[in-house]
Amino acid sequence: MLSQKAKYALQALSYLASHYKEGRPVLIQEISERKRIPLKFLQGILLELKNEDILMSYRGRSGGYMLSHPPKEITLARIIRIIDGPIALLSCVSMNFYEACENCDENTCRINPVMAEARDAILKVLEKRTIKDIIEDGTPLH
Amino acid sequence: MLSQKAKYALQALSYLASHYKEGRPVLIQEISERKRIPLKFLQGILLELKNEDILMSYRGRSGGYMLSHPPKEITLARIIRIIDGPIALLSCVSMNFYEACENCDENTCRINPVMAEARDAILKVLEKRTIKDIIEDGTPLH
DNA sequence: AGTAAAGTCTACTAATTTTGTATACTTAAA
DNA sequence: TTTAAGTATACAAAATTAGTAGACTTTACT
Repeated sequence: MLSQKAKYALQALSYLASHYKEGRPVLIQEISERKRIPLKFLQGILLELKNEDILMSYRGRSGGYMLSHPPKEITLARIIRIIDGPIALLSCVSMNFYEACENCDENTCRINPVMAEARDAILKVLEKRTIKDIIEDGTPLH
Repeated sequence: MLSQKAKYALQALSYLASHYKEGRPVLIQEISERKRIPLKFLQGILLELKNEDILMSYRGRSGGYMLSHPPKEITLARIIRIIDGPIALLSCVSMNFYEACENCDENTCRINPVMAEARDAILKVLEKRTIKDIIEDGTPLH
């Protein structure tokens, strides 16, 4: 399961994407109210996404956040990795957060290849689907 | 990611499956040593699997654990659900542990259908793959 | 019958992660 | 120069995960 934080991130991005074409920043406060995400918590999430170049921010009065790339260029896999880390079920089959198992020989382990298969299956979806696919409201899927 | 507990469970089942044909129970202690799983922790895990009819136990001297069904009849999805709960990324798309999101209208939410797609992809693997597929050693895949 | 070796049950505890909050600081438009 | 925005650092509470302790029950073997 995704963490609450990742869920908030997706909800916030869904909202930001729906305002992407307006070309002006959206207040954290506004997102917080509309999506009912605790303000201070959301601040941290958006900052993290900014540091990973998903969002850009404007400081000072009339500041706020915007997507720093078109929605269709940001995959869900990327977001989930930033917020929650590995997508794979075991770190020994993670593409981006690989860690060897202790007490397990990867050459003979039979769990490993099955989990790699599961990872491929889920990545096929999460690397195809983008923020564009989760824009809120009645926007078409593609 | 799966919990450590779920990983232990799969490793223990992998070992138990490799002894399935012998038709006699395997000691918790033996699994604990071979797979380097803390004994007391493993006891709890195996008990849980027994209560869900994955394993059967014999008490008393020369007791131990055995699979209560042929390895090919136990899916990985079933094991993971017993130990870790939902497989889906969000509970609002979980088949077995459904919970509605707060603050989100499922009829208009655009995150939901994408997560359902991801769930279907991973379940396709985890409901097809069984304990037989993870039997340790050089046993053939099918 | 007694003992030793196995699983079972209940109740903890320690560590880690998650989900936040508080407060002071920086920036920039009005 | 004030005010409304994001930024940074440091906490703190709650929940979950990982693991332990110890008494109890069951059963084979002597």
